[in-house]
Amino acid sequence: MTVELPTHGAAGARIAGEVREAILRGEHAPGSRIRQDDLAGRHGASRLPVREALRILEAEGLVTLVANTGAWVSRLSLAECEEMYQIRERLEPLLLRYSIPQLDAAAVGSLQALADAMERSGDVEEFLRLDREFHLASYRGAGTAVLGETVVRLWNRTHHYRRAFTRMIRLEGDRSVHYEHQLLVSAIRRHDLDEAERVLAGHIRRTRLELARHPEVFEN
Amino acid sequence: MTVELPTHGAAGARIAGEVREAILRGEHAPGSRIRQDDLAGRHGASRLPVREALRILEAEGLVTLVANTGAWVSRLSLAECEEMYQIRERLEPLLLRYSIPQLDAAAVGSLQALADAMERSGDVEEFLRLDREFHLASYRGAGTAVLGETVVRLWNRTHHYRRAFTRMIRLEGDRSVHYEHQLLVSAIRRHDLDEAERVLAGHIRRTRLELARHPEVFEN
DNA sequence: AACGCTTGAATTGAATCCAATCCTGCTCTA
DNA sequence: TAGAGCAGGATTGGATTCAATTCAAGCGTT
Repeated sequence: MTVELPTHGAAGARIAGEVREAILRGEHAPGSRIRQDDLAGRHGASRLPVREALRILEAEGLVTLVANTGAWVSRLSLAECEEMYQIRERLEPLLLRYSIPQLDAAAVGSLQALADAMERSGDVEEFLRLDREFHLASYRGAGTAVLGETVVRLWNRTHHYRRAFTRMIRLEGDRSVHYEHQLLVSAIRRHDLDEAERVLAGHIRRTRLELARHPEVFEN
Repeated sequence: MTVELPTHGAAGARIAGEVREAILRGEHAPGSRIRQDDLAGRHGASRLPVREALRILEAEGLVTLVANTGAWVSRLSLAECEEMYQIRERLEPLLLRYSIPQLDAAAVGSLQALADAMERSGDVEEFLRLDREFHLASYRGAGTAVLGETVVRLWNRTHHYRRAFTRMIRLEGDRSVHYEHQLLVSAIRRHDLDEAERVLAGHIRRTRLELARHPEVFEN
């Protein structure tokens, strides 16, 4: 029995997903131009589904469209980035609260492994990938469609800016991030909802305050 | 000197805006089908920009697309709706906190007028329009791009479900909604940020709890 | 030399056309 | 009579084509 892949379907959504992943992997710098023909060629389609994809990504805030002119990978101002961290500070603890009761021992184990791997990680690229994986994995128990989607989109929008940002803070040899991750895993393991929520809110808050101290990341 | 309207531009975004407004006015019931040809004819364009518009509205959660099949005005489950109210409960007080310091006496006056008009409003349709206008007006001072946009989208997604819902709770002659609105205006006038945040969170919270008591609104 | 204008190429926007898929109602059979 | 199977129409998906707009380089003028 073979599973037939649909030959004729929503290429727009597929392309949007592929471009989204490429942006998150850092293959397109913020502010760089996106050409419709380019994407069409790269993804084996005409410009029509590409334009649908760009509309999707625009609605998600990853791409900025200007009529008759073109598309760019979105930039963020410091103010916007701080806003997103403030939103995350209020939403992610709630999401974590939904998730924890559904996380079994195996899930907690892999969270622990991710936190440990992060401490040993050599470069910023690897650290960021693991950090994203760690936090999103901690939310995997939550069956909340809207809240989960909202948080993921916020993560997406801030992710490639953290690349420049984290490079900066890690130069200072700050270990508190790892300490907070360990506290978080511990609270999750004990199913201590209040403590987990508190630690996570503080974790995000401290990142936001760090951000405000490095405005040069957002200049160009 | 005349301002030239662009004859050739982003029709996709324009159509998305018009359809969004139509949905919010209640002209398309949740679950009703949307045909591309229909929209194209109604908005004087071909199906191409209509498809872009549908992608935008899908990303906003107002429309549900199924490949090769069609588009529908999104339905909400009770669980999703409760989620959105929980998100709003955490975000709108924050947004209000940003807004209040920028609201002058005239703005507070029009908020008072809206609250008073709501008390006198005859039908549910009018009440809902005023309620939306009241709350969004209270956020108008906030210069927060991301937070404001997020809240507006959540309002949009829940708005047409409140139609059915509010019809129900108003039959019970509940006056507490109006009382809370007056408390809110009062706190805003005094620039009492903490009190305003507290009242608004409670206001949204009570609406959510009412929701959970009327699951029949979401059956069909 | 600096500024503005013009012309052309590059790019995006939209309409039309054709292919693929889905849905509906009919027919045939058990 | 109920159900499966099978056309035919309706609808969506995508490629091609053409029009409109923008951008940049080159020219001329001051």
